[in-house]
Amino acid sequence: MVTIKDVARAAGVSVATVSRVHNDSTLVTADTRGRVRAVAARLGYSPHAGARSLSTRKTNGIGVLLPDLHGEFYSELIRGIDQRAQRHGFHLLLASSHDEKAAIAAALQSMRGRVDGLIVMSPAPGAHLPVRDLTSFPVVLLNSAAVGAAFDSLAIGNAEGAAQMVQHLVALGHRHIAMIRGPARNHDAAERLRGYHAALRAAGIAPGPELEAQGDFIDASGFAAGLELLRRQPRPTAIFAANDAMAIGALSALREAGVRVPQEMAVAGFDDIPMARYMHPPLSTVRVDIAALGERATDRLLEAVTSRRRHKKRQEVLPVTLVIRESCGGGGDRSSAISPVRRDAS
Amino acid sequence: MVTIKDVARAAGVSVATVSRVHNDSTLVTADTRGRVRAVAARLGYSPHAGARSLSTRKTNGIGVLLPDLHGEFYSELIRGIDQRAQRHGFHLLLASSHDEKAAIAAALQSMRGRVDGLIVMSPAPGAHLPVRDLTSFPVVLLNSAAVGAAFDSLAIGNAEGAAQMVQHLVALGHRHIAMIRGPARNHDAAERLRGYHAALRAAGIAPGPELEAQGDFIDASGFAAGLELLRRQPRPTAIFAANDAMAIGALSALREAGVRVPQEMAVAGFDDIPMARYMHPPLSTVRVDIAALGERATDRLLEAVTSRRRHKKRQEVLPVTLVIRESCGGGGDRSSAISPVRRDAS
DNA sequence: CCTTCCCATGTAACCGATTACATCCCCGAA
DNA sequence: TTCGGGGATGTAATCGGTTACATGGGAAGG
Repeated sequence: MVTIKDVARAAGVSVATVSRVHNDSTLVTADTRGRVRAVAARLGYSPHAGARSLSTRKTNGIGVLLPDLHGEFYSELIRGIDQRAQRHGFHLLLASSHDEKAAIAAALQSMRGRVDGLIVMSPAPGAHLPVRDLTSFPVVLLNSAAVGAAFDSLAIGNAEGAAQMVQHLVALGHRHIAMIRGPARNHDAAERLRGYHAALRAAGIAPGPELEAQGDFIDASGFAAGLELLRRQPRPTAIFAANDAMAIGALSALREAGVRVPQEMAVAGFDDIPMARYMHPPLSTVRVDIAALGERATDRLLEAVTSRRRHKKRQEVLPVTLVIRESCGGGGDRSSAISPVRRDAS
Repeated sequence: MVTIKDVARAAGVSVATVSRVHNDSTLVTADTRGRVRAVAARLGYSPHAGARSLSTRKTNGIGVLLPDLHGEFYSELIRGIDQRAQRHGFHLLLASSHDEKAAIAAALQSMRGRVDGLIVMSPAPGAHLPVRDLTSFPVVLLNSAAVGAAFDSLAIGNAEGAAQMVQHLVALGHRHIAMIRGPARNHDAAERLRGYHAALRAAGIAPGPELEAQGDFIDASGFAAGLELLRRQPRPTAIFAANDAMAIGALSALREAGVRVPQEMAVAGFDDIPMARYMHPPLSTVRVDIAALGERATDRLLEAVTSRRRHKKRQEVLPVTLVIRESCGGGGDRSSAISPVRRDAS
């Protein structure tokens, strides 16, 4: 592995000169520059990024800590982050830690000195974060329980979105609106559930366990929950899943059970993953611009990394919008010739 | 930012001792160890991973270079890689480079000295890889054009899988089998197309441009291609999409056009992304265990990283299997109301 | 009581870069 | 001719760790 010293020796200059050439310093003769470049190319030299960042004290890396990697949600999020990071010359360190506090701390550990800042999407409530370890450098929290003004954070309007969807279903005449919940200790899931409860109460309907089924954000659990809800007495007339993957699973379960959607059962999801619009029937959902969430998080983080001192921490909530397609029988529902509402992302 | 020196000073020992404590060396008294641990905890010290890897000459990182980040395929792949890497105490550096040779080289550049090895999934044929830069450390190529024995590589049975699916469609009586192609310069796409051509010829059917539509592996392009193929004369009776995302898009297009699947049009995809089985009708596809592909790639890479000298390069092809669900009207047709139009001819 | 050996600890070189500061050379001004 | 100044280059400290080697003190054996 060829180092800067090898190049220096071969070119008959000092390491400082080689370094200068590589950093486009003006303090080098065109002649020398050319010679060094040639030697470097001949030897196949490329600078050791790790060593470089040790001495410059900046890594040009950002760490991304995710709770999970299942499904299109995360690929969209990562896509948004990566795209923005790359534009600014930063690279990504990715780790998914399944929630155990120790695992998070370990991941953090391995990132210390490798990244300039962190985007953390912790599933668990704020209390579970190893806060101590996080204060040492810029952090943007994603969809995490609010931890006060201590951190920059970005969240989506979970409760609002859920409430809007429930309101919409109520407006369509539904009274028995079931919910497929997300993972127990997940903040997004909790917020969506809260919005669902609030909207029901606002409509004069009492929420209750007989209207809820447990899921874990993965399609298979939506399938199981869909089946389960069909057996409930009285049978719900609408199912609101805490995310699209589960809604899609439920859709599939209903189809197998011979229950027509939306005629016999309305279905709605949350997230608007790209695939939602291609379902049968096209899935009504709450749109979250996932890639944009990632981009925004990255922008905020890079701003914090760059400006350091004069960066002011903010808690921001990204708005969500209802996307009514056919699966809840509301708007665009005339099954044959009419095109579904299609909102083409990017 | 507290360093090893701070801890050493505060604990009244040398840096070497602190280092030993942190590396669980046996050469430290229980007493000293305890004291150092306590001081470290009090100061909130955690070692600088970058500095550490500079002196140990191992980073415990692996780089992942992907062509794109759209869709569930990549989230599954990353999931497999991350899971395996984490188990072995490695972390991930992720970069997606959209194919331009320069971008790939740049990404590689920024990884030099940050990773011990690389998993590269290049969309482009081998010639486009900056081979020179890659030979300096262990690399596993994913689904790339074979570049001889110079690299470890892992591929999936693209051509075989495509051929099998086409055979299956032929066996169901189809003669006009259209294909939605993947991106022009993508290796997987090319191989799948090759398998399709081969199987058609083997069945005595001449392939031709009138049976093919261009796509780019993203669902929206499948939608457009589906519409386009419906206008072809004669109209195909089956559509084979080069991946599931496009098949799902096509499914949606057919539904909008009022074409019944599989009665009037058989549809099949490739990849078996988790969501495929929840489509309506459930999508027949060629199963690739994507997460397993990632895991296998990681295992191979880590073996190369670990054993160094005595590691032997291999080119491996992962088998694929046909998953016949309902969208092509063949076997697994559980929905009673639907009877396949075409009976098995063989 | 004196070696000898071993083990806990310290000192300093090193990993591969960057960069402050020193040095040297060449050119123009006095 | 001499001197000052500035630009090109070199020397060495530094980033935050690891680790080979040196050192010193206590226990065991004679």
